[in-house]
Amino acid sequence: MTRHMHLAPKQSATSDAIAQAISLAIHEHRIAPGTKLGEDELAEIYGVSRTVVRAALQTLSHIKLIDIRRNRGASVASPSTTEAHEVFEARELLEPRTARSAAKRATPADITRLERHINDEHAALAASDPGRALHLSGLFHTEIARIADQATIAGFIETLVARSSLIIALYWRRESALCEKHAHHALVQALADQNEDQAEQLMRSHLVDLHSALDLRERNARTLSLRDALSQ
Amino acid sequence: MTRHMHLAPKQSATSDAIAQAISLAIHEHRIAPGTKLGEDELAEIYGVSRTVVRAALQTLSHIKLIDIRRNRGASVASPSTTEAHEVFEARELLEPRTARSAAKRATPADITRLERHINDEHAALAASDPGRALHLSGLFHTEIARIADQATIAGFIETLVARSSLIIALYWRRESALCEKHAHHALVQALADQNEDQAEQLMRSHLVDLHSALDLRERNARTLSLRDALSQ
DNA sequence: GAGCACAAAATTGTATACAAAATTATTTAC
DNA sequence: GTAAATAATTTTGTATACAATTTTGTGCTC
Repeated sequence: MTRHMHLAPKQSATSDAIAQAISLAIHEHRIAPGTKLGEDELAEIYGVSRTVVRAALQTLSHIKLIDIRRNRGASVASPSTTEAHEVFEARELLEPRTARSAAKRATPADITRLERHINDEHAALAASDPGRALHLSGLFHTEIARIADQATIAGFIETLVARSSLIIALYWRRESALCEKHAHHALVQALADQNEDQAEQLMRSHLVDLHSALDLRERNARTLSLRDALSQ
Repeated sequence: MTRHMHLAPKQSATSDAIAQAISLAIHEHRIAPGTKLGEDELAEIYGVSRTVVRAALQTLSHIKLIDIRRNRGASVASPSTTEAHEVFEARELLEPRTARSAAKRATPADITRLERHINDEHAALAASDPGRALHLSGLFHTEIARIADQATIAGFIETLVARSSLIIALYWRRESALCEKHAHHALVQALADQNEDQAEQLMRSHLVDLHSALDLRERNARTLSLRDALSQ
């Protein structure tokens, strides 16, 4: 099954494009937390020198998608349970307010775009591509932040969503049903109705649901960080 | 008047240290918004190659202290009035809640540290070093975020405080009195009393005061961006 | 075989060389 | 003299070379 290529390897590429490509791979869970990202390897893959790979890695490190330790290189981040809680608490603080602002400003074109997003998400799920579905689900949130027209906060949310993808990769409980479908749809409806209160409330409860669908017990964390250590 | 040297130039230095040094200079308003930051020049100053200077600049660009435009190099950022509003709106969203958490957790040692901060701030003002006073005033806010023990949100606040320094350099109304003294002191008192409601409320009104002490009218913005264009 | 010392390999950190682009200076036309 | 065109200079972008560090592998002792 050939996916549309997002960045042709073996071709010269800019550091931003490389950061984007790696970021996407992490989002879609094609690269697991803890995976080592060697500079030579990446340089080979993208057909550039290590100089530009290093720039890309620094960008990713900044948004905490990867860890860079001096003289030790880069590896995909694997957030602790503490970090996981923090990320979702931050989202619960920022996003409901943002959804409210978005409800105030959403245009019909915005609503259409969000609905298309949801459709793509369903299509990805139907095509058994849960990684892509997850990525699109994240984009849904950043899209709402964009509609709210608060670039600064939107930037924060973007990094939080990115980190959430890692957290979900590590701590998601398979038992809990993926009921995002309804939540996202209801949210779009509230935005379309310009119902600020409801948008804020729906976003809040949606995030709380996500947060509580994670298994953030300490025991679990230890197991995972062990696996992590082994997979290095 | 020799200030204690924070980073000896002409000596080999790490990229983080260089980013820190430049950041401090910007915070203390020793470098004005719009100033060009040439790679060769910085490499010469810090006695390293452009490679490490570029890494430092990328870090600073990430927290929006500087602008990097492709093939055009780096210059100290000069936020628009829109960005200025956004930054303070974000702070008004994040910091009151953070102050509340800090009130819940503040230890006597924390209180002592904050009081020392305020003293340093006064000392700097007394020594006619308003740049340093401003920097310390910013550190006061990041310190509270640290006490709240939410590293993720603290990181956001840190970048917002950094950008605020630029905004103040550009838009501060000299007419408005610098009455931070009381605000910070009252806040420390609330934290010491573990009075969460009051801490939250004081932080909110302190930020609103700061925000409204800026002259963010369009006319003003145009003037400044012109000066900016000229100083390039 | 376990543990340690040392050697070899691989990987990252930094400086430098060269290419590409933008900026500045100079020439030329009017 | 002004303005456009072009040449010279400066500055940034990228690749490569070498140094420093970490990691891996080997042989030794017990």
